[in-house]
Amino acid sequence: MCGRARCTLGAQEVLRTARASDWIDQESYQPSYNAAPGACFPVVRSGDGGEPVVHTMRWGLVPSFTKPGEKPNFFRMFNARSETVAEKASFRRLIPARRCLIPVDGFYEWVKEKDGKQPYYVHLSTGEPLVFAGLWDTWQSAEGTMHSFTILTCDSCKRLDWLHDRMPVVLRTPEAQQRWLRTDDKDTLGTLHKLYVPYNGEDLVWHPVTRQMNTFKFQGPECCKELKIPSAATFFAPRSAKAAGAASTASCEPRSGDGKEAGVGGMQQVAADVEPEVKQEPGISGQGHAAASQHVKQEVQDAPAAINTDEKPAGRQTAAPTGAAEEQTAAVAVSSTGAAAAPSQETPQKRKATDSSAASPAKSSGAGKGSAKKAKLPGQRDITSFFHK
DNA sequence: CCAGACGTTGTT
DNA sequence: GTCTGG
DNA sequence: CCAGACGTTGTT
DNA sequence: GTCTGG
Repeated sequence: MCGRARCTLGAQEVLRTARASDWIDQESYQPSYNAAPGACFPVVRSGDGGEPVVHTMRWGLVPSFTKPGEKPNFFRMFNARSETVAEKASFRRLIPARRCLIPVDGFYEWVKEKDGKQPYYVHLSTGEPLVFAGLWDTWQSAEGTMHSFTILTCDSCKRLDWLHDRMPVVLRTPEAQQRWLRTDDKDTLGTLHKLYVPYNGEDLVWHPVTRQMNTFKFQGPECCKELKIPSAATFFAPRSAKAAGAASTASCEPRSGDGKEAGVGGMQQVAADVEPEVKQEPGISGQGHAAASQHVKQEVQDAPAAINTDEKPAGRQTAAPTGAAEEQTAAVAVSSTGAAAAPSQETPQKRKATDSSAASPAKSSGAGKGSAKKAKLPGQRDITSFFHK
């Protein structure tokens, strides 16, 4: 599933990904390496004219029928099972006109180990944002209108299924993204379910990260930096080999300084060669091994061409019985951070949870932060400060 | 009719 | 809002 | 999602 | 285990 994510995307990158020119309530967006339900994300929805618009919303659907004085629970509906989304009363009503996209850098999953939970960071090796399918709603609280969203989930893809049995619905191509977003064409309503397929592209990669990020108060680039876990292979390898293998963590640079402007392009670092001949343990770090790649390629051949799967030429148009077994595959079969270049490694700055209270003029003003901490009802807190500020 | 719920995940 | 349960 | 708490009594 | 808080 998906209960924690990194979104440090800069404004340029968000708007470019969204193919939008406007961003409503941009001030409320604070880039975060460790964002949980309740936090603000850039969301792409359809504007009045059908054009894509970016709109800052909170993660964790707070339905419109929530009473004005009620305390919002961002953790109750932060995910929506794609298999049942069309049946559930809370989600069904949103499908016709409240579909949205959520671009993020990546997300986190935890694996239970003997000594605790080990977090992994999952992202695209291409540096592109991962785009999730979601639904949004508005809630009229006592203090004002709040926008929130939920992320659709589906079965995990083969590459990730050792990690978890659920994953967010990733819309990999612009075509799939547009298909999900456009609300003018009623004909697509009946085919939306075709987008609910596990994304299994080779460019979906992962690596273990520090357990310090388990608590979302821990912020900063350290959250998604690759954690080196000594494996038998590296432990016994000669020094030289270790040094070579140590290069890989690139994707944890800030996308931009303040979320206003995209800094260093995030589209580079595409590995030149695709040679996953080195068998990797799934748990260590991410590109999957040779066998897995073979498997993926095989599926590309077998999978019917779906809108959310990049049109792979020779795809046999078999009559996919249920369609349930289909999996998306990558457009760009580039991958491997393995031996690829690793852009400078930012100095891991030691920080405590300070940046969550940073600037963000937003509309937060009302009661001082510490004031109504225990209040059962929202009292007179500002709409933008339920927490996280 | 009214009242009450409306969700996901993970669990050996 | 909309569905289920009584 | 993870982290952290989880209680009672009596008190004008 | 289960609930609350972030």
